[in-house]
Amino acid sequence: MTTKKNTEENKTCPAQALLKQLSGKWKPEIFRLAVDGPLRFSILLRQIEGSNKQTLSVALRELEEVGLLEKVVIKEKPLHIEYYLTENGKSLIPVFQQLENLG
Amino acid sequence: MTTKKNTEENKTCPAQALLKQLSGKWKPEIFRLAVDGPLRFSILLRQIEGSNKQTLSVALRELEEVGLLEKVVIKEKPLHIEYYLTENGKSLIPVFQQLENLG
DNA sequence: TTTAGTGGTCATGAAAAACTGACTTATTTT
DNA sequence: AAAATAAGTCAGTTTTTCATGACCACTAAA
Repeated sequence: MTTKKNTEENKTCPAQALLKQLSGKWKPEIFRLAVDGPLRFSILLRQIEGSNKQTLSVALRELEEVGLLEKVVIKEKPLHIEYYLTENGKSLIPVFQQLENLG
Repeated sequence: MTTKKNTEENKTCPAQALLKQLSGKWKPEIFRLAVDGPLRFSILLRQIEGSNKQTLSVALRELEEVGLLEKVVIKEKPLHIEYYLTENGKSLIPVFQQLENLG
């Protein structure tokens, strides 16, 4: 079963998986903001108007799960959490730049 | 209303729109196949296993609507329809290539 | 000690996307 | 003339995504 599923998924085009990781509400937006520096939940929530806790929470978790973002607990003065682009995530930056040059 | 909607959409990151055009089941797959040459409905249906008429039909129509594919009636011997990549669609090829190099 | 901020989860419901199977119209092959 | 192929459409159902509002644990400030 597991093997079969993997086999079937591998048949699809390589870009499909990548595209899927970034599809979902606010994910491209979140990614782009992450390029500029670490993200914080409550700030994102205010920054992205029209968004909501639940959707952002899920989007951040999923971006983390696919290895594009990393969640870091900052144990300093105002104890909080920051999301960083991983190396893997950074490798997508040129793709994004290309996309933006087309728009 | 229309103005407001546009304004709001323009706020989002430029890549978001492009990404959205290619998000949806089988769309990246269809796009990639279109790079290799014109597509035909019934052939796609056999080629992409797990797909179905309805979903493919909608995907093709939407790819056409956003101007990535063009639908052409071929009035030769076995009268049929072919979908071609538009110039606009071709401009996305390098983005795809980059994506594939990451996988 | 009440209040505010941070970073969420949970249950629920509405809306959008995808799947299924039956049916269609026109052409082509047998 | 009957059967097959091509390219779909349509209605109905299921699945997946999104959105809402209530709630929670912890910290920090007033």
